[in-house]
Amino acid sequence: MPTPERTTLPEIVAAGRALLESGGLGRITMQAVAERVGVRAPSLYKRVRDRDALVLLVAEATADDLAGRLAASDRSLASLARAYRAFAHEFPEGFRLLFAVDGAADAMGRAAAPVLEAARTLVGEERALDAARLVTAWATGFLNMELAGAFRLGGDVDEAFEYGLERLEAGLRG
Amino acid sequence: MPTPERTTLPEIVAAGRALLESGGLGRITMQAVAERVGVRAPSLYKRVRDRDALVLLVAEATADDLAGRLAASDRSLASLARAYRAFAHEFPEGFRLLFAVDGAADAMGRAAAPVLEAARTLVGEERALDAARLVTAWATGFLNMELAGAFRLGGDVDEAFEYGLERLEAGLRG
DNA sequence: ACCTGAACACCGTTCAAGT
DNA sequence: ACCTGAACACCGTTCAAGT
Repeated sequence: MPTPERTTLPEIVAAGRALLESGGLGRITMQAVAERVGVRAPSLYKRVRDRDALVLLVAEATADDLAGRLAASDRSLASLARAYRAFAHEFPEGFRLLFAVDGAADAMGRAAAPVLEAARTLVGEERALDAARLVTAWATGFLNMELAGAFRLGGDVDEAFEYGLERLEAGLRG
Repeated sequence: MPTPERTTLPEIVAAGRALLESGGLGRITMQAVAERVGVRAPSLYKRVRDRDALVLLVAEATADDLAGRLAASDRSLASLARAYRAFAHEFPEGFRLLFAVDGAADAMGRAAAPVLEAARTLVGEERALDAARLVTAWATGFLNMELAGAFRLGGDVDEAFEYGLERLEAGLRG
């Protein structure tokens, strides 16, 4: 006699994302996720191989979410950078996870496609990849440091971001 | 009757760093650290409040180590960036930890002092802080992505690093 | 076909008892 | 004064038994 399904994979991943933002990766326990979707921990193993696989799914869902935000911007380098930063502020733990978990690089590569295109129109085909890496690395590092509380020597952080963006574009125009 | 000390805090931190590099943060267990220094896990609590405190000590020791490398370079922006990258390649897990653990930002701020000075000589007092943040963010993000395996669209990664450094300096000179 | 309680291994942490 | 075995809480994971 079949039992009706009491939860779904998307529900489980959404529960994982919510727990993640509520206090970091340590909050994603199989028991906490199970409770949130109304099931017992062992039942999760019907839909997910193990906790690592679940964490990777959470990272990938976060990257796909980011990809949507970037694609929905006007796709200029400045807008892409600002959308990236807004996303990191909205999901700080999700943002951290994107670089903390092995295997999320693929999904991040997909999300970064508009950056490559914006770089191409700015510096041409020849140096597009290097230029995209320059801008992406800067923004990622900036957000990493901002979220880690590394900007404590004073100064306006918003202004530092805009300054960086401006100098970067100047440097790329050469 | 006093018992002779069988280990020391520096020994414990060194064991933590070695375990960290052997396979990531998950390798730092109280039992593994204790075994490495020749003691039982409960004894570690004589020298360390708890696991989180030990992990923070590991991060701080790593940041101090990095500070020494940076200070020993010729302190030009390019040399600082290359020394930073060499350090991240030597201690990839330690590098990741620097931005993953809460409380390590202070020690990182100390390590970054030479970057601020190099930025000052390049762009002047007024914009020194913003410029230092630009370069530090770029290098940190680049290494983060490099270590996460995010550079998979081909292209020479060493060359991308040098390209970024060059464009960054060009942008800062205005 | 999915769900669950029970069980096991492992880890962080405390503490009374040893020397 | 430091060290330890024993104990407890908590977590990931497996599995036989339920429906």
